[in-house]
Amino acid sequence: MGTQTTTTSIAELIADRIDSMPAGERRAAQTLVANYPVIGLKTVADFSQQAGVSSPTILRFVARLGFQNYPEFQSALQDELAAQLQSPASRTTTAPNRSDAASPMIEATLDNLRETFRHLSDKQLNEIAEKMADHRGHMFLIGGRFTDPLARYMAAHLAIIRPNVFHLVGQESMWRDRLIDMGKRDVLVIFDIRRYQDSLIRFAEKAHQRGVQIVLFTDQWLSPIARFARHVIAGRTAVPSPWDSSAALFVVAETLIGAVTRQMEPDSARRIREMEGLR
Amino acid sequence: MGTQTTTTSIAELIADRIDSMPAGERRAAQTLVANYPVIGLKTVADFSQQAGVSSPTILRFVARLGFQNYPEFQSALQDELAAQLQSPASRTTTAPNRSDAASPMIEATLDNLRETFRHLSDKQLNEIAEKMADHRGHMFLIGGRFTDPLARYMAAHLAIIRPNVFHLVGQESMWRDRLIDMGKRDVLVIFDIRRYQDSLIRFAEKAHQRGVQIVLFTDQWLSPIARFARHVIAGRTAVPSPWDSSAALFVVAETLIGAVTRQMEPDSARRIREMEGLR
DNA sequence: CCGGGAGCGTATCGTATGTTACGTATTTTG
DNA sequence: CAAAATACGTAACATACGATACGCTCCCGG
Repeated sequence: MGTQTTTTSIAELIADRIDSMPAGERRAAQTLVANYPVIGLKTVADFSQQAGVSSPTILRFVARLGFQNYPEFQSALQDELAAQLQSPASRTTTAPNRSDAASPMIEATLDNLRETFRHLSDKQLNEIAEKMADHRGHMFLIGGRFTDPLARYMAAHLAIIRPNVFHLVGQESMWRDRLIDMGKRDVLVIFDIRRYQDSLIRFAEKAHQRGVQIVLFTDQWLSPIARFARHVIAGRTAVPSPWDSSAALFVVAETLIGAVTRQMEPDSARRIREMEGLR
Repeated sequence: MGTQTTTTSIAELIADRIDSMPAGERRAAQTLVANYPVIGLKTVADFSQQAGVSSPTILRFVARLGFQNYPEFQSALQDELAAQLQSPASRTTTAPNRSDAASPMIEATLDNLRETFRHLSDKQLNEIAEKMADHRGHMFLIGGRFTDPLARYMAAHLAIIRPNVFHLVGQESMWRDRLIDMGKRDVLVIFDIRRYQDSLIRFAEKAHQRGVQIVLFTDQWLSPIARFARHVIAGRTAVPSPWDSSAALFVVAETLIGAVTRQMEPDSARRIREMEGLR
């Protein structure tokens, strides 16, 4: 998490030192800021050609910026880029200048939501919804220490519109015994964000071996369970808080609940009415 | 610049073909989409390690996408990135919506979040957080049919940073028996959105009579429990779906979790460390 | 139960890439 | 104006990177 510190960006670093640079290196610097940062991600040869200088000049340039070698310089650029792409700078906010802690939190959450859905194609969502709507097989849901409530939330809704939905609770040994009932037609929905739980990984592996289709809700670093998953949903979790946020995954879950419900019309409507009658 | 990239972005290309991919390459695809595009700019070794597959699998993956070799793939990513960074307007990306419902859903959720927080003063949040941080009394959490997972989620976090946090589960008669332990110093957090549950209302009233401080999470039409509540949080729930959305309440819950944690520093930090030691 | 094929990883290879040494050009300074 | 120091490019070098050949494993069909 600490990576976002006041470590001056490379662009600033260049602005600081560009005056004390010799002519060739200055041209390199100008070329870099003009095509920031893509040109710096290419090879030294490309960079040097674009700047109209020689390769060693490029290397001396990055050395002057304080990097040991060219790959280290590139890694720094990539990290910076990654950080930048993750929080697409919500600058439109009308009057966010309140001096408290709620605003950054909500802003970050909004960014997380946007970013999560940006990486999630409608096609993928529909496919997952389709699989979840297929009630020939059983459907199991489970989550980790903090994410199990999400599994529970999803199960509470899906259990209403389709049969054979089970939320796995209790001890690890309890779920494992349910494995005996799982097979190729079944779907297992797992919520697992870091720190990833060994128990879930073991369980996912065993389920996978039995041919169960796994849908994984995880964070952007991907739980090891992604290895066994048929579908992976990667949500952004970073917020200015000691805890990770599951809000993005929650919203994806709600979206899927809605999609599955719609896909099962008019079956689901009839089922709901029938259920009302049983009260 | 002869190589104007293929008109379709690489992300779309992946979405198209991910289904016809073998397991290993699919993992590569998922990893790339989750960390798009930075991981693709690193070396094959880095990429393969992050995805948990071998280098040749990565190369087969990029070959399947239609690239002759890895550098060509990287160049395409770089070009795409350059184009994207130059025209910040075209950030909306990828989702040319068909009759599909994902986009309206996420848009509505974003609106709900903004509206909810617009009507929620920082002062109010801070007061609630303060009350929740006061661990002289006990803290009880409970929710309705669909919202109880939210209570559970909140309890899972708060129970870590302060003592005496209890999530009320099971049958109505079970909670009622806990009333005997509740008094003026205690806090009861209730989640109740329509259709409001009679059992919760009855419970809230009895708790109120005993002087318990009630914090209510409800929808914009306000559960009858608001009558007994010391603090009321009204979240927007309307979305284009057969179900109501609890996302806004979820985010408020996360915000409060963060605020309470911050307010209890350094106590909470010490408590967490201590807890780690017990594992 | 037994072939056949596809998928994947290990190990090896060739090469593109970053690096460095050195000589020439250019600027600086006494 | 001369001499030295700094800057820069050319060319040779070494390494790390991407590419490929090969064999094992797993899954499917006969």
